[in-house]
Amino acid sequence: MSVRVRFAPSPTGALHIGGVRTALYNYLFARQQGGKFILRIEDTDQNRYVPGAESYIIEALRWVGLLPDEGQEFGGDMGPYRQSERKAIYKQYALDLVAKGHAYYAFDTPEELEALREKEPNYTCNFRTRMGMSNSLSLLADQVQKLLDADVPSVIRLKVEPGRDIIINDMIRGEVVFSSDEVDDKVLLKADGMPTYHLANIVDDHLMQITHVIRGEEWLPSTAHHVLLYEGLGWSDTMPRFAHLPLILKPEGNGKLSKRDGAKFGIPVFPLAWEGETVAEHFPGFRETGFLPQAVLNFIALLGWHPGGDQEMFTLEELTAAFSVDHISKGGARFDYDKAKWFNQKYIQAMSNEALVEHIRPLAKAKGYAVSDSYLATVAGLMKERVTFLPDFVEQGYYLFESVKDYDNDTLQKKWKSELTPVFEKLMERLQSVASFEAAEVESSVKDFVQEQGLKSGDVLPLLRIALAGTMKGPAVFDMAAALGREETVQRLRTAVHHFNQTIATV
RNA sequence: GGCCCGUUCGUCUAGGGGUUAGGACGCAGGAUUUUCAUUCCUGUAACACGGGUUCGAUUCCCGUACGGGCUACCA
Repeated sequence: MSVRVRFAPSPTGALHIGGVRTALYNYLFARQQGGKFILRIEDTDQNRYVPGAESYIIEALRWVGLLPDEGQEFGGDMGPYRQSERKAIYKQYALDLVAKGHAYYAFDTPEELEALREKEPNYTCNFRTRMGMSNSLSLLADQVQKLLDADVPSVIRLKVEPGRDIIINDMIRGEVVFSSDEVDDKVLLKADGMPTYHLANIVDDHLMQITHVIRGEEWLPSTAHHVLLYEGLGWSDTMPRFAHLPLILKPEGNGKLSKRDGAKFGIPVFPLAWEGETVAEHFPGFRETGFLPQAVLNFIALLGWHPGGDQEMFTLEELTAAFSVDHISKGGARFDYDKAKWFNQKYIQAMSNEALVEHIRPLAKAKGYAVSDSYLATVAGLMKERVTFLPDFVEQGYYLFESVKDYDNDTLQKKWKSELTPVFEKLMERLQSVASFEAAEVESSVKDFVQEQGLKSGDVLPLLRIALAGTMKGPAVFDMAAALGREETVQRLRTAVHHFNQTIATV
């Protein structure tokens, strides 16, 4: 039987980075096993439904390049892949369970249940309590029929038989045992006719022939219910294998990473920016921060999984080849933003100038810089060893696109003297006469000039740098000069000398 | 509270009955680069605790502590 796995998010908001990791592991497993990766939208909770969340999820998957083989927006012949559109399917299975004696109707209202919990905080619906409640087990058959006929709101609950062990063989955690005495009678079909996660999930996984369920650890406890459902429906022999992933934890402090940690630590926790209805619901994304999708993927792949060697950088293909469920760690992994940045830096460095242009072009355009692709490629080459995020190219390196805004005053104070004015005048003349304005040629010409003047490089080069870039940080001066071109270089020198003299004179 | 899951440097992790417990991020120092960064080198730092089992446990078992998840007509 060929492998089929699914990523099944709920459209209740932006897709968390942990969700992206779950998708990634599913994707890698499918690819490696020659199986299929399916996207299913679990929108059975009408109250928590958020418009736009579904398209966000799909866009996020596209951005990181984890394209489903099948699923919502991606086609396939086991659809629909949106659970709200499968509402009718679930009911028949719930009824089947009732008919077989594995489930029952319950007429207790949410208010009644809440009152019970108030009285007894540990209250739960199970074999100990159900006969004291209003349901098709405790009521007489004709009473039940009367209630049903009168359309009194009811739910269908799983009937859990006590006195046995439910054994789950988790691919990551090994054997996990739950006593059925502790497993409660979960609601399977809600009063509005919608299934709960538990029913919909099992029915869909069965119908969509899912072979492996790779999901977050928060689902481990309810897997006991799921096993019971497979049994009750008579699907035990095709029950998927389970793998429960460790959680991603906050950068600092306790608990799992949450969307609010983004604001708290000033880091993105979502792949793409999310614009909720209120300002408090606006969150930055890795994409907008200037991360390369491959870097994000590489980073999260290693958050809870490691193939064993010393390799840190993996392409998607390499991840696919190396991936193995039994190398997934059991403990939660803390979200380490410094490491994420490091990955991004490495990916930017490793990328060709031409490929970088594709990313820099829109950023330059947004700034109003009208430059050619070949110039952008030059900028990419000059800056890529010193940036962390994509926007750094046009922000840190703004002087490669427009004139200098500020001159580093410390350096000026230390290096500039008005006597240097004629020297720089001569330098400008010299630059005008350099045969070809290549970095190497400019360099030898300037260095010769410095020597002729009886000066040292340290007297002139820092000033030349300030003149061209305004800052002491940046690419090699001669590379910058070559990139800017003869005319611009001389122009900047002229402007700078004027500015230098004014600054020093007024001090 | 109950039920489950976990615990190797600050962080991500490798490893596994006898190792100088390895790598990466971070941090510190140095070399190169008359900038910044890159690159390279060096350093820093860990097997939660207590009992077993064993000739020997960080590794296996049991407890404890700590952390996490679940405990909804949410997923």
